[in-house]
Amino acid sequence: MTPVQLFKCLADETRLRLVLLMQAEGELCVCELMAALGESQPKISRHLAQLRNCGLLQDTRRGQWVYYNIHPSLPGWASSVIDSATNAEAGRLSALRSSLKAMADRPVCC
Amino acid sequence: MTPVQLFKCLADETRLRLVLLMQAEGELCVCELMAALGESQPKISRHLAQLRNCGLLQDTRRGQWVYYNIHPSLPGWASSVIDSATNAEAGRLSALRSSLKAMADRPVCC
DNA sequence: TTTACATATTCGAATATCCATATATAATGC
DNA sequence: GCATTATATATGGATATTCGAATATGTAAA
Repeated sequence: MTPVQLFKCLADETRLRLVLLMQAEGELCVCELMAALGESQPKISRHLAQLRNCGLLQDTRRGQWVYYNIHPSLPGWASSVIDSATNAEAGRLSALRSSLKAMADRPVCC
Repeated sequence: MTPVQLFKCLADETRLRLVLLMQAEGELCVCELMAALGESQPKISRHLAQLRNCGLLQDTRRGQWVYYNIHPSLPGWASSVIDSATNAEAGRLSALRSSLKAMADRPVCC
């Protein structure tokens, strides 16, 4: 993962919000991410696939749900970049977390 | 300047190299940046204009030369992002600095 | 095995990005 | 003024990105 690759990943509102939310909340499934961001399923899924292909995310299937989280072996400089964005987006991030909390019927799985 | 705007700026090899080199060396003029990166004048100039329009760079004309540097009032989170990229690109950055040092007839101005 | 739910992928259109080439502007020196 | 050097911008083509809509896959439960 090069810096340019990471910056391309984060240079899109949807992908940045996905990454910041997972950084704050830990692993989340696709339907939780859809609810928190208020975006369509194909849109979320497409961006998640892109982030996974770059090595930024890890995915795990549990039953019918697929959980994504920040890849645990991300290099330190990449984590620092995400942390800096978290600081800059503190307000919008807490709004995302509220939307997630407000989601009805969050899957409780495994 | 939002995080997505910054990441778009840094999501291109040429622009990232420009920013890292100026972060390391302080202000540089267009011809120095051309020599260090080995890229054409219009290409360098176009990317510099883009970085200036985003608020990432500041420019000053001194005689026939235009000097660019990292904008002094860049928010802290943005500087941190650039620092993280500097850490990740240490090798390529020092190569850039060598090319700059090897440039003949660097303008000594004002 | 049929149905329902969760997620992934394909397709085509709209838009954005990047480049090389050519040309324009701006400052300096004669 | 005219020539030279430094920098900026306009144009058009190639490629990449993003999206919505439609469809495919995968899992579980009836």
